[in-house]
Amino acid sequence: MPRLTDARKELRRAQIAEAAVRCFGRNGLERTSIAEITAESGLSAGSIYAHYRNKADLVQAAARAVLAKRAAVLDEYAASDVPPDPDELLARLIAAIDPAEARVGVQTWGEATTNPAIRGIVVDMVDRMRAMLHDCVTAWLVKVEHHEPAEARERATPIAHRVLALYQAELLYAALRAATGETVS
Amino acid sequence: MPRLTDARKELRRAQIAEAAVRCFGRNGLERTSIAEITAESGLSAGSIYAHYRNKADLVQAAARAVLAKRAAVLDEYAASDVPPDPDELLARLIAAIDPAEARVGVQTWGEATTNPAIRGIVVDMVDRMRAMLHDCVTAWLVKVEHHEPAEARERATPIAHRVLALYQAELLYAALRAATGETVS
DNA sequence: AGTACAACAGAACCGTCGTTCTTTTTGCGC
DNA sequence: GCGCAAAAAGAACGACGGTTCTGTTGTACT
Repeated sequence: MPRLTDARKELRRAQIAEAAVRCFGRNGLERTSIAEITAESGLSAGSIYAHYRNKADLVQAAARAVLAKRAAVLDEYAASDVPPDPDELLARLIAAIDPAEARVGVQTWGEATTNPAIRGIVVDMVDRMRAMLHDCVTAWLVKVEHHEPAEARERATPIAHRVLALYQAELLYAALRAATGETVS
Repeated sequence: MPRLTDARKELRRAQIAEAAVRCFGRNGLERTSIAEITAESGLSAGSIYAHYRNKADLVQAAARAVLAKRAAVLDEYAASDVPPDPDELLARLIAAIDPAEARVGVQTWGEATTNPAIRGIVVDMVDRMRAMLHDCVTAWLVKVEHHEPAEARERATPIAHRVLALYQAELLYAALRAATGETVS
């Protein structure tokens, strides 16, 4: 077959990345072998290497996918015209946590400490999330608490910082709670 | 030599574990080979296996060492007779963060998501830290804010939870900031 | 419909790394 | 001191896993 149409190609990439995420969630970033990913995706090693240069490339794609998905959840609330107050915002974010993806998310944190490429991705996503939370909180301060926009932006900073921190901690707990066996302690 | 005296043996174990922590901080839990640890510790592979059953065993020892060290910092404040208020407590904990150990700490979180043994160690340490923070906050509520002990204990729970979460998030940031190259961004 | 060329399968390769085995050294009890 | 048995060194082993290579297949253009 000549090169797949772009849509199909992207579909395959996604198929592989999703299989990889499932494997990573089960066995960790480094412990999952290409063999496992081939089994999970139903494809072969050769095929995977037609879509990703190497395993590191695939890990990056998986990390991006997981982190982006979490950022997307936040994006909804950022655009909402009835902004929730910080406590409510945090509660909703926590409620939206998916245990399997939380595991991979925490794994990316660990990987980021030594892998510059992953570190860049993680730092980027954290910054984006902080910015979005800042927008959320600012909107709430302006629309519900009737602050001046300028003052609201300033006041929003530490609040957003804390919401993010609490959310990340909860993500860690979710990842620890739902360790490999899925046992809900 | 017949078995080393217990003190010497424990010293060797510590020497190896400390070298391992340095390596882990540089290259990650799984990416550090036994060869690197031998180079860092000045010992040989055979010697390491005389003190640790296998690499997993050594990783556990390193994880325990790092997490225990952080718990120890907290222990000081728990016993203090002039308990700091929660904000001050948090600030001091953050100030006591060592970048290199933060990296290994975050790595253990990632590892805990798939490695039951490490998970047990991490969950244990988190629980211990939460309990100690609870004691700290309770002491502050009783001694400084003059609450009734019973009520103080109850009120301390959510506060301790938040202090812990904020501390853990800050640990993550420290680990990300001081990535491998030690570049202070 | 036919062709051409990339996607795909899967076996084979090669390097790496954890572990073990052998030999040498050395600290401790008698 | 002497000897013994454990610890240390370091080479060798074996397995595993990422990557590549060789066909084969099938899809997208003409």
